[in-house]
Amino acid sequence: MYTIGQVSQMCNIPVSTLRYYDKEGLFPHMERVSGIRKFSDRELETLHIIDCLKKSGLEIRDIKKYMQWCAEGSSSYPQRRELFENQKKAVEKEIEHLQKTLDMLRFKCWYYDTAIADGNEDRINEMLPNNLPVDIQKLYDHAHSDDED
Amino acid sequence: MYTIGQVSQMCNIPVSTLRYYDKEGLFPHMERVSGIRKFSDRELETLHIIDCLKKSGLEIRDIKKYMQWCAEGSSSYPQRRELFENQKKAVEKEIEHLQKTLDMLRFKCWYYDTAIADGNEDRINEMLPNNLPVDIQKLYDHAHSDDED
DNA sequence: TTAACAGATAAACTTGGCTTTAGGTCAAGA
DNA sequence: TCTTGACCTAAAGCCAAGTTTATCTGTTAA
Repeated sequence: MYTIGQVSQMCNIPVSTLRYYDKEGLFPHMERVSGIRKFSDRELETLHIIDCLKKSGLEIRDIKKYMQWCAEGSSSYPQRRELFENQKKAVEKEIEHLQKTLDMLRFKCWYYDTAIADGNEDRINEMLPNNLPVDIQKLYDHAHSDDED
Repeated sequence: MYTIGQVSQMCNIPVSTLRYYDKEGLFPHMERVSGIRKFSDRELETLHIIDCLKKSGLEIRDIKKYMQWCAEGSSSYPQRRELFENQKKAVEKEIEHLQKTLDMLRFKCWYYDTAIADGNEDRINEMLPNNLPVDIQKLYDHAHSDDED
């Protein structure tokens, strides 16, 4: 069992944030001893899941809904399974978007390397948009491709 | 040349957002004809870069700073190059984090598949935290590993 | 000529996720 | 005893990134 201050240090999360999560109902099983919160390993694992679901794009209120499903027992397995499936798809899609973003950034690094070497952007502008070096063209084209959702 | 409404449709961005970006100084070269904004291909490419920098985690004010650097000419090539280099690193790191998030989500999908098949979580809890099926253990361990920054 | 649009502005509002503030309880050490 | 520090609550505040609202202008179509 840990106090809120210990959890804050261990997990590197402000005390105010932990209290906020608690107020929002993200630790439905947390015990209290004369008013003082007692975090157990269960709550530490919950913090892991909160972090995961947050990064996957879920809002606090939806994380709360998940916690409530957990409290409902085995009847909510299907909903919970579906939630994770959906968030998995969302994160896969976001990683794809970020790969495209990355290719734009890589292109821009090449762009400025070249501009610095040349002292201007004239040569690059002559190559744009279709006569870039093969590898760079790939980055550029990927970065400028549309997503068909 | 395009009106704000045309750009909004083409790029699927609300008119209000385009005006907001303009107000924040993200289109320093945009022309106006008797008060009406005229978006050119330059502004469309700028929208691409705004999108890229936003996704990489940059705030509007920093994107504005970049636009100002562009207006300063070749003397700011090094700063611009450094900006893209930094954002590239930031996105690479974020993709790594998301890969870990993804492994947690995959683990949870397996978890609930198993719980649904068993009707309860007893068997899973016996396997936790170190006796999961090999492939699943990998997901679990990766998802629960600490980042040493 | 009048109504409907598309464009414009300034300023207020919204949202989510915290953080800060103000005020209070309780236990331990000087 | 008194003060320090960790805990508590409720409520207000903050911030970024838009969005909405109220009001105005100019063009076209019936």
